[in-house]
Amino acid sequence: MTTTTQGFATIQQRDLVNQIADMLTEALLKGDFAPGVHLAEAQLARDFGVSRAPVREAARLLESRGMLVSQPRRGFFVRTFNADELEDVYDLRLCLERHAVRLLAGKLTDEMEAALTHQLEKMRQVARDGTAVQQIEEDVAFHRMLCEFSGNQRLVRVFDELCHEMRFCILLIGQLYDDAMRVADTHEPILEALRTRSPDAGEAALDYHIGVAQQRVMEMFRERAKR
Amino acid sequence: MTTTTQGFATIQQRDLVNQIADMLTEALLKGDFAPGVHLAEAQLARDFGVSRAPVREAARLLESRGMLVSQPRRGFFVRTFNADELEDVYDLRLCLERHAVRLLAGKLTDEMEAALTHQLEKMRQVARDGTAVQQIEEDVAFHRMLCEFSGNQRLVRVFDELCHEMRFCILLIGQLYDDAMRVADTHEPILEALRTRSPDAGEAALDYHIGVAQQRVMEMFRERAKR
DNA sequence: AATTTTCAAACTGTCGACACTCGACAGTCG
DNA sequence: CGACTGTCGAGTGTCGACAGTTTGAAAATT
Repeated sequence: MTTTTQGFATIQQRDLVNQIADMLTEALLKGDFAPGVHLAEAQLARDFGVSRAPVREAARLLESRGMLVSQPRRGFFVRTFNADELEDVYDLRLCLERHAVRLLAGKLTDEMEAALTHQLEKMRQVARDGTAVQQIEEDVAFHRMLCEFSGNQRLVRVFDELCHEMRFCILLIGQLYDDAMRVADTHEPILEALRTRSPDAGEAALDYHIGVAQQRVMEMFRERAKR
Repeated sequence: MTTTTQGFATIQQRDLVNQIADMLTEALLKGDFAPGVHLAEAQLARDFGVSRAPVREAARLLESRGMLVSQPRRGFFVRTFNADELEDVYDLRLCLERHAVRLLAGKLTDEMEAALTHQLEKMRQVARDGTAVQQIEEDVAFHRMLCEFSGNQRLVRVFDELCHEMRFCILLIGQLYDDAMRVADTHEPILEALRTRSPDAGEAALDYHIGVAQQRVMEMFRERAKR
């Protein structure tokens, strides 16, 4: 890691593709583009002041993340979500995290427990004084830890993909956390079950926690869809 | 390799990228490229008789499918697998299919049952007179049906990704099915559990079935890794 | 007025070219 | 003899251009 090589560098010539992908992602999450709208390569290229090639690649990247879809000869469009798709995402997420918790219950180390406890504390902190975006990020970070500590890296990758989609939906809905502190608290039972190394209790706690979140999101989504 | 440079480009107005991606996939699965080897864009472009742009995009596509990896300024390399990664893939697959079977047990229709029964028959048929590739494909098709009938499309997408990786590994190992008929038969208990609409029995049958498959693949993989 | 046809602008898919970077090799200097 | 430096070839990142397609609206027809 920290070899004696100079500490500078490494930040300079970062790919245009990644920069563009990041900007596009941000713009999408901020809601600058309505779902279903057509993204013209040439237009974006002009906006970013680059040629179409890197824009194209960035768009492909976002497509693989499920934030854009492409149609042959027609180009890229902002991904639209319907209630069923959103439900699938949450269902799959539950499937993954259940598995993660089950694995984790059998191998939880003190370091892991400390990290999770610390993360929960962080959630409570931003629940007091933090933005909605921060609250969502810290929440996601907790769940991501569960996946990461499970030891299955492939599972983490899928979880990350799902998170992209969930963020996309959630920020598309508007705010979500009316009582962030209570939301933070509902993570406690999961951690508690892990502390006792009980897979079943962990799974049950998770079922309840994610079930509530899903119900809440779905409700707001359906309500919003009416307009 | 299959340089169809002059083979003439039928209706290539359609989508060069997908054609190239398919050819590359086939070449990878056939083992034309050793794991870890560098794929030069210009070289591939010459081989395919096209420019670098579509090759690049196809490579990005395969990267998102986990068959290639890229390093900035260095290009694309054939994905390498180690035993841990392969284990993660199988573990995740089990997680997904368990969930699928659980869901499916509660909603199995006659049509679905018929389709699964038919697929199982097909597996037995290619077990008698079919190539190893066919046997693998029909096997995968059965499991894919389980996912598809679960109703969660997002789950199917992840399953497909995993299949790509598993195929990649399996064909990299060499043959697998020494007794294809017996392998086909081990799907029967899963179907039987579904017929009785029992989630627990289905899960148990699946656990056993995939557990055996994983053990077998891992064993061969480790053995091969020694060389 | 409604519907079909025509047509031009906009856009995508693909291509060839150029600049810059990386790694290897050889030559230079201590 | 070994370490450093300059050079060269290979390869990626990016660009501008061209051809064929799609789109949307004006023009023509019923």
